Amino acid sequence: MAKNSVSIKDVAAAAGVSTATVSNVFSGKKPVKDELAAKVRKTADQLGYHMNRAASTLRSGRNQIVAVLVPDLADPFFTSVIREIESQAKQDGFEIIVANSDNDTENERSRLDALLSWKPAGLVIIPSTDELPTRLYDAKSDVALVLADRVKDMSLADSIKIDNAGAGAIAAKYLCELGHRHILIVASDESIDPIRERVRGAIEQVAAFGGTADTVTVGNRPEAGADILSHWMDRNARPTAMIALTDMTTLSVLTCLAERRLDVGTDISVVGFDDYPWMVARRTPITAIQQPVSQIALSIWQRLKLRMDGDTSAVSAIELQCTLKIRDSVKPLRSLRDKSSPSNSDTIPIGSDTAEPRRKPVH
Amino acid sequence: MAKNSVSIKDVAAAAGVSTATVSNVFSGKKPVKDELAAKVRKTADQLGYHMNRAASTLRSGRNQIVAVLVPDLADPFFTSVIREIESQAKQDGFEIIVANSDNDTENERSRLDALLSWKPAGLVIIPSTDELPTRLYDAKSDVALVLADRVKDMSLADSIKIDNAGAGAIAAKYLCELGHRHILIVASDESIDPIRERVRGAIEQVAAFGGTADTVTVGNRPEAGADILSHWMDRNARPTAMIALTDMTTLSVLTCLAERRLDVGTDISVVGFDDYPWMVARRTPITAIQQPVSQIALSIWQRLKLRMDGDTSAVSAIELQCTLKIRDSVKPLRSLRDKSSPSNSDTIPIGSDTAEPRRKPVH
DNA sequence: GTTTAACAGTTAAACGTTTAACCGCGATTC
DNA sequence: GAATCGCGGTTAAACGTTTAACTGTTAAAC
Repeated sequence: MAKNSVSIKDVAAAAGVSTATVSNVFSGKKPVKDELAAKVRKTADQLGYHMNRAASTLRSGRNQIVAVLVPDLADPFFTSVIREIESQAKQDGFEIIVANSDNDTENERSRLDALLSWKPAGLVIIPSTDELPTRLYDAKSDVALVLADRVKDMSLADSIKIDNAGAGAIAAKYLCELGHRHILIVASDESIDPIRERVRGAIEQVAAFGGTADTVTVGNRPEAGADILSHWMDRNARPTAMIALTDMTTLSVLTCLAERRLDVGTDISVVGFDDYPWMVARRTPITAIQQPVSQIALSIWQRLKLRMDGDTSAVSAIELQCTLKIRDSVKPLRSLRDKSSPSNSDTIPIGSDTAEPRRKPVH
Repeated sequence: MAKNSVSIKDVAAAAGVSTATVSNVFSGKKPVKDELAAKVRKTADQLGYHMNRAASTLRSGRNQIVAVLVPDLADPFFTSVIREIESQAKQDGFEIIVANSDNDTENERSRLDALLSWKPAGLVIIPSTDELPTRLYDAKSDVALVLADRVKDMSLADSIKIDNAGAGAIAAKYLCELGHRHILIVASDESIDPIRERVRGAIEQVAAFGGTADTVTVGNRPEAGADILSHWMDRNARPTAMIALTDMTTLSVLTCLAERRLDVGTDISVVGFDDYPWMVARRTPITAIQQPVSQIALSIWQRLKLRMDGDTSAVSAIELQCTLKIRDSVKPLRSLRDKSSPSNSDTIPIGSDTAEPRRKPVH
């Protein structure tokens, strides 16, 4: 609007040099004598010069911007990843633009189009489903692309994900070792491959211990999920433990249990997902499967940066391991071998399932 | 990188029209005959044309982008605002770029510079302190600006904030009416004006009831805040109720109480801040002061849009009211007038402070 | 002492849009 | 029937950078 914008020309004129020199001073593409550079910088400061990114982008064909597309900006997992990426990006002089696909493929497609029109140097996508928009395949050549978290097809681009089956397994194993044999697995959306993997990892582990595992799918909205879960519990025998496979489902589980006045850690054991302050802001802090969030973000950025710098090696698929943060929401149903105290075991019959470890298939 | 980018020229040539016509078809600035427009659109589709935002921005001087600068991307309040803004922006064809000032003035300044170099059409800032970067005053003429949440000086630009004193008061009043007279106010950072206002609102209300209110400042990090609070409680008489004045301090309060094995709702009453799923995912759901988040975001966007559309009327300052969402974390210390049941009152002496309502100044 | 090479700086041509200024032409107005 | 207007389109000049190609000048190499 205002014509007050001072351009590289004004600076050049005021400093008595050419525009190319001013450009070089700021971009560092070509060396400029210190003395002169200082002078340019000084006059630029005096005039209040700020470079016009649009012009720079137009001419150079590259944009110091990376676009981030996530399925849900209300989900703290995604925002925590965004936060870390933003922090990395800042350090390398990039800005990030974010968009929300709202867990919807159609939306994802249109948001992607919008994002792509900015010709970002990089693109990180946390897909909302197993299928990626076809537009991505066209754009692939133009833009550095990294897929994260919800990745099924790992051949298209670099991908960063966690060992989903392992994440499910680690929780199930922990529970089984503490004597749990009747476990409910609470998934968000089984149409998403990583979730299916988590479920599979957990189920296989429970099966190996001869236990039984049920699965219930509750979606991504905590309140709605709590209702679905409650409905399930109305018509099924109460498991001794539950594993929530996402941050949102953890909330569903906890809400449902609270509504039913079931005490976490005594009436029923719970393993949650991810790591948030509210998990310890309660009488019984939640034992949870923790994703290495900052490492995920860091890996994303490093890969992206490599690609933006022109690396053309074969696509890589990084798989990160989760860890189990043990707190108090899981009760041992029998004492562990290496524990001497009998521990506070409960109404649940012990021994029968350890005496004769059956390997019957589960689900 | 790849030269495959098809420009408006290619489309114009293929469709047998001028570039201006193609531009008009897409921008709608000037009318184009339906028939011709359809043809242009079709060839554009066939060629896979996508407009180059940089060129468009450079020429027109305006950018379909709005920048959002918040103090902390880890704070769910800010991300929830961002989420709503993104959703609004999308509808109007804008993209948003986000940056994090990390609650630091210096950072805020540099992030602002970076953001401004994109020449965004709009800028929404949630300041990290009472002082705004001077650069903002220069830029003001160029860009539509809306300040939100943490706003002290309301003369610079349109601002959207909540009635902070009112927010503090509503909680204090509720507590006092239920018989609480010894209340601890847990603030995040008293160097921020809105927080001071919330404290003031609460204190004045407690004073009006003749109670005593203490204030403790715990910062924005839940774990650290819990320690500070715990330290305070080590050397002070236990209040009957606490009011947390931000989402993060709510977490601090709850964490501290959990560590001290104090039961929320029975041992001590708590009024939290904001509204998140985890607040109900617990045995005793948290009574909380709720900000009208989507209305805040909506107001921000409406104001911003107005300004982006060239409105030059005097700056406005919108103040939104909070409401108290009553759940179970507050215990009545004596029965209310309109309540017949005596309710489960406790060790705290009742009557004395109602018999002789003292108005001594607090803190 | 001439040839090369390296350095520091300049010139001017892009980059892909938007838009002010034009242009023809048929319809309206008087 | 001449003057005017509106419509639908074109032309070409910007917008503020980057960068390839060029020009001097100085130092190194033989």
